[in-house]
Amino acid sequence: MSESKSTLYDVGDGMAGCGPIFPEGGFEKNSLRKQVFEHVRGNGSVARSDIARALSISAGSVTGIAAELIAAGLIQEIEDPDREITVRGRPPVALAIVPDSFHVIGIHLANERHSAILTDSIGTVLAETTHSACAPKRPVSDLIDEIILLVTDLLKIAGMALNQISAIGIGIAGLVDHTTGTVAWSPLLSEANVKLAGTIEARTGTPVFIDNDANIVTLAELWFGCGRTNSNFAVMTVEHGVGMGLVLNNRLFRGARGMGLELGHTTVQIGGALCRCGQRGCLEAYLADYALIKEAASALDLTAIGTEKNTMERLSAASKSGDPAAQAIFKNAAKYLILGLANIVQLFDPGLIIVSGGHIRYDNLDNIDLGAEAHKLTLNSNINACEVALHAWDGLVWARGASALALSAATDYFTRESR
Amino acid sequence: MSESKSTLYDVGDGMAGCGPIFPEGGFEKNSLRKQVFEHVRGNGSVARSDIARALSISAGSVTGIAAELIAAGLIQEIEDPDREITVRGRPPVALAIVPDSFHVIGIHLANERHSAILTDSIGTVLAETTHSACAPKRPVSDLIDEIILLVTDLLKIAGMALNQISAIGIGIAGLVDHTTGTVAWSPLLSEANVKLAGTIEARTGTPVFIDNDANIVTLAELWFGCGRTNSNFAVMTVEHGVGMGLVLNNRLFRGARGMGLELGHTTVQIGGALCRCGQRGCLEAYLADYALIKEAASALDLTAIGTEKNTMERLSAASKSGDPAAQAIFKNAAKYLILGLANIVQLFDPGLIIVSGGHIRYDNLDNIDLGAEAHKLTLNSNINACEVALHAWDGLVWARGASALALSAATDYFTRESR
DNA sequence: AAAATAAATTTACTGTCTGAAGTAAATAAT
DNA sequence: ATTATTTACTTCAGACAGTAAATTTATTTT
Repeated sequence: MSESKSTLYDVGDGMAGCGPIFPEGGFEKNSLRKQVFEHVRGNGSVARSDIARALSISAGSVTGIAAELIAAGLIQEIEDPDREITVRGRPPVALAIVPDSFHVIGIHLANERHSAILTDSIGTVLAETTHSACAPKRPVSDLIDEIILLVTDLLKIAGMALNQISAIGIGIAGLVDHTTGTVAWSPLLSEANVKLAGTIEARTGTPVFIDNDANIVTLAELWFGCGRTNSNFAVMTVEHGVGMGLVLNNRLFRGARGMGLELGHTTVQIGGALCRCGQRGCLEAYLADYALIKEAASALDLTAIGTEKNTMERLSAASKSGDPAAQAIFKNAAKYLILGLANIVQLFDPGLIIVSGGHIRYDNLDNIDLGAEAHKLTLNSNINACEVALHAWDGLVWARGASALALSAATDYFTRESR
Repeated sequence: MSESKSTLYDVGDGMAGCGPIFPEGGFEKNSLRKQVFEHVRGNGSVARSDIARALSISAGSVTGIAAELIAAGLIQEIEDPDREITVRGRPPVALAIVPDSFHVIGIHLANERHSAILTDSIGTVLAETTHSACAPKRPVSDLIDEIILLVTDLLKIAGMALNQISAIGIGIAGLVDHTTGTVAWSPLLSEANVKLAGTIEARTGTPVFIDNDANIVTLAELWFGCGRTNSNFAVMTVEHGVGMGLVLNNRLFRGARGMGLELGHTTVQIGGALCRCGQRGCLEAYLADYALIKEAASALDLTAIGTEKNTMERLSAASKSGDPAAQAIFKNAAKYLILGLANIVQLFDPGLIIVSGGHIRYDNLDNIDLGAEAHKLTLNSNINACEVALHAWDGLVWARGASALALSAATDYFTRESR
């Protein structure tokens, strides 16, 4: 029986490559071309013979596919960086991704500010920019102008042209249907059912992919965070709202019809606290930042109304310096965080839950063994205990996750069959 | 915007064939051989040219594959049963499954009694038997003896031998890992982590597949019930306990590590009612039959203790004849049923939820618009309302679901590539 | 009977991958 | 120094799954 534990990961893992590292013999029936490319990208640099062994394919196939990928300019032979130990036999030739074989843009749209990054094919950030956002609700045309401004700004910084960008990924809060590229509802938009991806695609001439913010945080974990070495994990985000994402078999799970996974709006108390969605007893109403701020008046002097971030920081400081009211607020929130974790374990049984979001900076969560606490609320026959990790990202998470959306689409495009 | 509604389906749908009906161009990369076989089975009888159109494959492929399947004795050409309209051109030749090309056994193991059926390759029940079960907890060896007894009994009734059986499917209550064939925990077993499938396989020389009872009810819906025409749906079972199953893209979803989907043990009230699992506030503790019976004393004279079924029937009768206490009990349970439905919608966003189980016979649920009630508890931007259907099965559901487990394994075996 | 039409079959071909044989480049043993 | 051994990589015939187009078959319409 594995021990449950919670760890505070730092941003960046120092591993070579980027993207999920697929375990040997993944049973998805992707073309070998894509599998080889992803294996090289995931491992930084590998020899042909290693690829053949890892993917259980014939050496001959690897030679042919590597030749195609090299001809296409996607990978290259490199001087093996860490070849010290000299073994018998012909020395292997390391293969690595050509970083500037293509470029993508990742954009995050939020209430207070938008951020965008431009990366190469291995996810290295070549340029970043942040624009402060204005109105909480605007017509689509305004938002599209803001997006175009972000893109042109970014291209200017990077010294690149739009036709050098292979794909654009966009993350936006709200209900997003990734498959159709429509935003059913968003706090940023005054209109509903907006075909955002299609419109931006028409304006830029570049493929555009969108998803909601919980999913792009999950993608950021999968591509650049601690999800890289885990094929199955859940992400729980606690910020202004509460969301979750799920990765099954190295792929983002989007529910039956593309929506769903609205953990924040599952009922945890009949007739409970009022949620901003209008329902009562939603998990979010006990755990999200805005829910805590509602209670903050009992601990802080709120006559001077500050930003949400500012209030949370003051509340956190009060709690850490021993204010009993502030401590009670965080303690209650932690109780519901653990409840959320337990319900994720009961419903999805992931091996790992990553708790993400700024919230965890304020709370003293690293003093609690979240895994053990959540486990107490689950069926004790749930033999494989679920690990819980805290991951405090910087403000670029969302843009990075959005770039992963674009990277995976571009990968599909460049490694597709019969080019 | 589709209307939400709840319907009371009857057992058996009178449709031809069995098994899920895959929509055109299912994107799973199954071999064409399997796709063709499943299409024929799902539709009862189809011509080669129809198969080619439906699966978007070339007519030539269908000819070849049909020839192989006919040679293997799995399908046959038949006189088209409903050929009235005479059109121009060469008349199509209908293909149909050879029903006795193989046979399987489905077994359900439960507290009070075990049931088992023997079916042909299109799921027609050729023999059935029910044995009453004794001790609530017994060692594995005893349960295995009971299973062997069921199988030999069934074979005697059908006049068949064990070597004519291609696969055995078993459904059992508890935590079951389908992939490894182990029972982590079961109310029927005094031991834990039992390799049940392997042991029975060794005893019978026949491939054995096991799953928990919520999953086999879901499989029964997928293969023989109203799930046949839906690619994505959830099943919520309310019986002695509360469970759920999920079908995504015509396939049973088993969570990240094979367990999970324990809806009954998600917390819906911190520090709430005591559940039989030892936790407080589980959904099950408010909704399952045993939870209602705990409260029944206030409505019924329970000095004479009857079976669970008997008590539920008395409670139901009292409610229907106007007893306010009994009505209050059911009303409260309905509230939590709706909460469970709403949480399923929020987390999985299926297009359809089938509420299954004996429970719905007792309750006056057909008077409530469950879909509309559940929808009230979800985000109102959830544009595609979820349909809710009530499905009262007979006692053979579980055995039929278990047979579906065996049928799908046998299908894989017989239609596998390069035979 | 001829034309039209649709179903089924045959045939030639394509793309993907494997497995076996062969080549290349290094170290270890003599 | 030469040969053996080991490991990496390449080449190539062929298996296999599938398609597309031409052909054959069976039927109705004119």
